[in-house]
Amino acid sequence: MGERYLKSVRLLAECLQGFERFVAEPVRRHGLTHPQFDIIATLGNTPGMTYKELGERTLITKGTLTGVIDRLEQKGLVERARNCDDKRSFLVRLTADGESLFRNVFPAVVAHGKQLFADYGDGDFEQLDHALRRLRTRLDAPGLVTPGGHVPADEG
Amino acid sequence: MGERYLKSVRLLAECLQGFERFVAEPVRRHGLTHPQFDIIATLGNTPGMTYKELGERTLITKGTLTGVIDRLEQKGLVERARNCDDKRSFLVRLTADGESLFRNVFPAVVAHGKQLFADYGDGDFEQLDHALRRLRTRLDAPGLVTPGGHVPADEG
DNA sequence: TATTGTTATACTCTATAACTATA
DNA sequence: TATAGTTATAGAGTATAACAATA
Repeated sequence: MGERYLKSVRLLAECLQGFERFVAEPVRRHGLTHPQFDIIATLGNTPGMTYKELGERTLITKGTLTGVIDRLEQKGLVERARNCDDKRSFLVRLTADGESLFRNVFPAVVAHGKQLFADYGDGDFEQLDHALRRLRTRLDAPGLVTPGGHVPADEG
Repeated sequence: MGERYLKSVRLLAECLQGFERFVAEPVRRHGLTHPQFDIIATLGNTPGMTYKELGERTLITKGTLTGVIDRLEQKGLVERARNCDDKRSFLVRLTADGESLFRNVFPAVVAHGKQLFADYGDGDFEQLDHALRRLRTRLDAPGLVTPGGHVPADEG
């Protein structure tokens, strides 16, 4: 109603929600939630990552992250390792089981999701990515005004 | 890693999450969660809607929907009205307060989010929508195979 | 003093399945 | 029998703020 962009955002939401629903089955089949899977996927093929890094990549705040990591640790999929450089922080990394899950589940989920893009050519991906990157750039941009009239940076 | 489409999906997620975060402030400022706001926005400018319709539009399952509607009803923003045609169902509709909230909050949130698209022209929206619509079409398409090798329709 | 991660609180969403009342 | 919505259960994510250890 009114604003042109709302249609686009709804489309965006429908696409992502639809994709996540589509992919939820194989994820949950392995006892993972979306955030948990996101963590596993993010940690895969890395030597580990601090909470801060993980939080930035997955957009999960630190308080929440502790809980998510806790559950993954209980399942034996990740472990905390002391960070020698800075003893305040840990490196979170996949255990052997986590690695194995990553290698088994991740490709399965990926292959499953791939069906949605079966008829995509390079040009199609380019178009999609181009349009999305443009939007993301705006999201990263400074100078956006919050409802109170402040810029976000003023509020931390 | 490996699959081309993952990059696009991550972009998609970053865009939507980023947008929702950006817009979360004004939404929460009015005591609403995202699903709640989604309901209010969906009901706005309509004579009301059944649970089924609401669920389809917002992708919230019926069990969850009851809770969301309950909370909105407690806040006095929506009400249930008997559906004369089919006494099993209700129409959910905005109360006067809900209407007023819709008229006040919705435009504010919309205006806030609009900043992200400040430099978008018609062509830019076209491109974005085109790319997204294409993906959504695939999500609606039948014949997608689930991990077990079934088509979804077989599993109900 | 600032930062990293933890803990505690309280709420909301979610999936699932059994249940009721209508159809 | 099937459908619309409710209830119950159990788990998970979220924001927030106070906190400990380290920088």
